[in-house]
Amino acid sequence: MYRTHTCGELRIKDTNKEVTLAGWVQTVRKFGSITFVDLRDRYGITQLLFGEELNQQFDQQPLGREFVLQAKGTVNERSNKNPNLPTGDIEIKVSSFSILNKSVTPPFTIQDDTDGGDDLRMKYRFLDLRRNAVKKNLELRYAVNRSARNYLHENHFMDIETPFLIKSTPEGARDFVVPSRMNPGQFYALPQSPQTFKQLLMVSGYDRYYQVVKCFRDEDLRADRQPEFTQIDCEMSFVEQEDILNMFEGLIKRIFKDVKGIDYSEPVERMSWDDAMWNYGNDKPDIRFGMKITNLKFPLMTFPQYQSVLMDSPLGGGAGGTGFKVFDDAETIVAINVPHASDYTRKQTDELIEWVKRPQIGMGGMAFVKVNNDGTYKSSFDKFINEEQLKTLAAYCKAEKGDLILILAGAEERTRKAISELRLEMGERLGLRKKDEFKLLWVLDFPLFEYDAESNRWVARHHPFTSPKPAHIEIMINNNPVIENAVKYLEHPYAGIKANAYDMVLNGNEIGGGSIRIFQRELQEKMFAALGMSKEESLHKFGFLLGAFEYGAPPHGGIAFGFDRLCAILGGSESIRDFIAFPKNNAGRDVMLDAPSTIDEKQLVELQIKT
RNA sequence: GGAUCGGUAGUUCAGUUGGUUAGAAUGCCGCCCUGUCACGGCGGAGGUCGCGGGUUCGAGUCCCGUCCGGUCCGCCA
Repeated sequence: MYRTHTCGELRIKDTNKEVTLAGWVQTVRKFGSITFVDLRDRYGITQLLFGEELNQQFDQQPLGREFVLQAKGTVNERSNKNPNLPTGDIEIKVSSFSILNKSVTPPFTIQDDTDGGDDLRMKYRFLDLRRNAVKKNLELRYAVNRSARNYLHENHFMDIETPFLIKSTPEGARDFVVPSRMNPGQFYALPQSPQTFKQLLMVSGYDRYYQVVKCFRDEDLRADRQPEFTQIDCEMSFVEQEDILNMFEGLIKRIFKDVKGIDYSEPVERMSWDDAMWNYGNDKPDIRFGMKITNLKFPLMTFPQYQSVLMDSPLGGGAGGTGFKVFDDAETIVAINVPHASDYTRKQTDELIEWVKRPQIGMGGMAFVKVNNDGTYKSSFDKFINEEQLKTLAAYCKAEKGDLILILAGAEERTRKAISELRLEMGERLGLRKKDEFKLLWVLDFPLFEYDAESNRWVARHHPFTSPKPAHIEIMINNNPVIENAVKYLEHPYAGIKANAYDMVLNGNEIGGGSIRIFQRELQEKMFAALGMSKEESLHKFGFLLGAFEYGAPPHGGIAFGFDRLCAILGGSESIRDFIAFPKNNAGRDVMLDAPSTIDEKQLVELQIKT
């Protein structure tokens, strides 16, 4: 037997027990004739004490860090206890030991505060995984996994595996493809999600399905995006949107409870996509703090429901020109109030202006109004505006004494995105995005379509199986998808069609999304047509699904959660790599394996990629 | 496809307007030490300054190219 106990379990009550431990040498502290060794395994650290006789053996065979050691001995109470260690009251007085394996000196220290950089840690990921910090992340991941499975199992969801070698359907993300040796010149694709399979399972009557499943997308990466990632993929039959929202906010609340000990008892807030864009400039707003956008000017066709707002705005439809060209020429003018920031210095405002001018934000500049504590106003465009107008503007923005109003003006899409980024940045700077606070949000009623300027056509915003709002089905049936040009797309009837689609947002991150699906063949065909797919094309790509819909497809819908991202947020990290045992770098490389790599000529020939 | 930051000892970093033999900490090796737990003390080894080219009397430092890594934009139904 290699061990009787782990390195994390012995306590003062075990004193005088004869035990055998096995693990890795964390540190060696030598004192002439005695030696202390911290022995580490997955469960903790236990101190070993080597007396005089054993100590001499180290002269022939020195102990190094990360040696694998087996030690037999007696549990003793320590004379000097270490309160920082759960096992700190005891030590093992070693009677015999055996070096099970040696180790070369590791390239970085195996400690919580390692001296290794990211690159090196990834190259030696198997060593990095020995570190507490990484281990804790993987433990959290496992806890989330168990919690989700338990909840879904209790609610009669059934885990059904779906294939990884499937058919390529170049809609949405780029597919990873796999050549087929037995079918020369033909390729499988790895699934971007098990979407069509779970819908087919609904047709088959497995009315509650789930899978914790790998998905693959061949797109450029980010700190929170990997080419292969894991989803908690779910689908239900005989449900309406409301049923899905209830079931899956239950899932997330259960995970909060099990993993973080948080009772998230209040109902999850809900917001339409329109309101999210209007108030936050973003379809995944962080609602841990306010600082909502004030819309001073905007294209009416984007927000037709806010016509009266536009007329009332001091810079909008009803107002004359200010003489300030930046405002007068702008399609959109938006502002946020930064509380208690009116004392910003010139240097600080200049720095913020530089911040919005960075290429990633891409604004030409930024205007601001200081609402001073003494009731006076100071703006960056004073020569175009008088005190009275500033007062009106400040009141319209609901600014209070001591606030700093930041104003961006420009083209609708870019400006709204920029103000959204600026809001998050200011929230960050003011410490309003607290790591230990968790705020959930459902964003509802997404647009069904999105206009793609590059290919000059409509594409599915979520995916082509998403059902339109019942009231909007008529529009799809009665209108031709063809658009004449990029400017007119906003006026096209399709622009206003909303979907039975929903995203779950946690602290400004999309953690899950789904929809009520189309389940009638006719509507699905109409959808494919709207996306510019010919009848032959849609049959070729999705004939199996259209066919299945003719055999009694039940109404159904579902959702998929980004498992890695959820874990990262719960673990308080920006990067999902910390929560994946063997992640890839930002170029999609596994630096440990050095993959991808070239393959043998012989393999290429076999696959008929080369002759 | 684009922007931006970085690459100097095993590791993490410093290195001034271009100027003598490129430093620190930690790790590693050796000696000393019976109560340490970030042990301590003394000593030592360790560098193609990512790579290639250029400017210069002289390049870690400036310029061009390239490779690698981080972050972001585009992209990610």
